[in-house]
Amino acid sequence: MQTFTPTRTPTWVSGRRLLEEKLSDLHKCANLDQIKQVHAQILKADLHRDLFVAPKLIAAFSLCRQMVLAINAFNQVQEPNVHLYNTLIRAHVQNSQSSQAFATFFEMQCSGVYPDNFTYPFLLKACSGQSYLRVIQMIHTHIEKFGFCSDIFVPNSLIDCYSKCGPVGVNAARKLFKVMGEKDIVSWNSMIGGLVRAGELGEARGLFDEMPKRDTVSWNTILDGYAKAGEMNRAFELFEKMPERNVVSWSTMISGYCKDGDLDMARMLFDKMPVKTLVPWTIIISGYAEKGLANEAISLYNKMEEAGLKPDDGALISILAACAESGLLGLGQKVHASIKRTKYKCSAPVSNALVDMYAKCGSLDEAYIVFNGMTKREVVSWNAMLQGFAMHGHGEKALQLFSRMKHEGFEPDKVTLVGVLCACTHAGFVEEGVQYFYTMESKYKIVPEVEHYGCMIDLLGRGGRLKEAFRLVRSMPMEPNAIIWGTLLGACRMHNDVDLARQVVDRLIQLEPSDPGNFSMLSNIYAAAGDWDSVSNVRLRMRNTGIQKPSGASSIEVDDELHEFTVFDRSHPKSEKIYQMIDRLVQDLKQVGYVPKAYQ
DNA sequence: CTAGGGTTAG
Repeated sequence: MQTFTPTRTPTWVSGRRLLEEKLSDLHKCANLDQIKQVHAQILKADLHRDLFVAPKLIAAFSLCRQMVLAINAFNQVQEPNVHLYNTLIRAHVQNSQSSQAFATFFEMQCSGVYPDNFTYPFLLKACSGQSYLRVIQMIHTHIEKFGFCSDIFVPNSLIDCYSKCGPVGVNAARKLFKVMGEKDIVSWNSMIGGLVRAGELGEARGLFDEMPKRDTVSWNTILDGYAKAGEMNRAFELFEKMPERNVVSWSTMISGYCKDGDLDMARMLFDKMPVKTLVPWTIIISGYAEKGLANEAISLYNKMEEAGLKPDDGALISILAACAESGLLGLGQKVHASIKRTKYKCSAPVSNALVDMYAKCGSLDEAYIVFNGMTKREVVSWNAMLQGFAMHGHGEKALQLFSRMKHEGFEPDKVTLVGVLCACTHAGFVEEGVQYFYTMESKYKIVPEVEHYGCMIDLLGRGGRLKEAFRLVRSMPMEPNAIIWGTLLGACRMHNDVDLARQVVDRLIQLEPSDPGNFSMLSNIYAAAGDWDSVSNVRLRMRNTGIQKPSGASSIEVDDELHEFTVFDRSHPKSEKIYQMIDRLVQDLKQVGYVPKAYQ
């Protein structure tokens, strides 16, 4: 009997090698057209079912954010092995689709394919930053059951994920870190990073001093700990002492000084740093914007573009958020203009930031234009727009938007309901608000949280239903916080209920003993009741504890410049004229029936 | 593993 022995490599093998090579090249350049071309060749050679070709195809599609095509490539293979599953899981994680990653993981288990050393780190990466504590615990149990801890990458990922899940997670990370036999520099860095996030600065510093070897990441982590705690002197000390500084070290310092309000120092470091990437530019621009220094922020934004740097989504969102916070409509519009100039379409998160910025700056028309121009709206988009209408007293429009949102098939979330209740408050729709509050659980499956109670207390309180508001506070399933009592106090003040106000303010001082506003509120209440002994008592207490009330300031932006003024402010060159104008306005208001509100 | 990142009641 004759046996057939091939004398030369069959053509499909050489063809396959060629394609594989082409695929691994494509992996680097992420060009969808080229991948599609190679894909066609693969189909022609009938290699799409191959267990070595398919993963490369999945990875290439994933890089181009073509998950539909990637999943399709996956489905071509009859019996996927663990490598193929891992590739798909990683693809989902890379495209920030964590739930899809988990679905693939469960599908893999159902098919009887066992996970390996690579599977868990990918899954953990999907958990990282998501606070999926339960899922992480489940993965952890799996790992212990299958004994994959031999690879240091696995416990390191676990420590990182755990330490991003709040106090409970940090505890789990601590425990794991303690029992780990061998630790590398990443294990230490992850643990220290977790402690810094948890605000355990002392413990973090202890570990930092204890670690056998430190790299720049270690230094940056502890630097950030001090910067976030506002201890800039200590941070600077370390910054000067550290053996090597990279962009992250400089950026951490700049960010710290910006948050500390020391923009001169931030700017000095920014000018001095040798390599400026997009992130430090973003930090310094947002820093100026947050402080209301529009001119400086705009000029830096221009300089950044001149330097050839294109803001990414993160930069745009960050700067727009800063504009929203301090009401810098001018800068916000400039950023919007530059987006329109350079981008055909912007992503949903950037549009959301634009809507929020315009809404918070009071330009509802522009907010609504951006909102209506969006092709892919998210619940957040609706929330930002709704909040904008609500905040500026357009309760009717806010509620109309709410109906439209439901009509277009969006599920309201807890933030939406805050917006709806807020809209009812500002438009004076007390009964409607009460209705929404008591039906939100049955209609939308949203259990009222402390924010919703806050809205309700504001709604009832402003409507003069103080007793009801107080009853609601006492019936709350959670502990009322300072905002709740503050809201109730505001209502007491509005309706001159001194007795209730006195009770409320006591609770408020228990919760916020160092807030000067509470003390001056208390003294105002006593003054209104004519209880002058108590007034001087409060003043004395304030002086003894060293509490000082900073005077409140208002601000307005005119021609890209922020003007700030306080009560009895005479610092403006035209203050004579300004006060004349105010007097005239008050006269006019009194004529139409306005009565100034004050305790004394 | 470290720097900037959207909606939340006064």
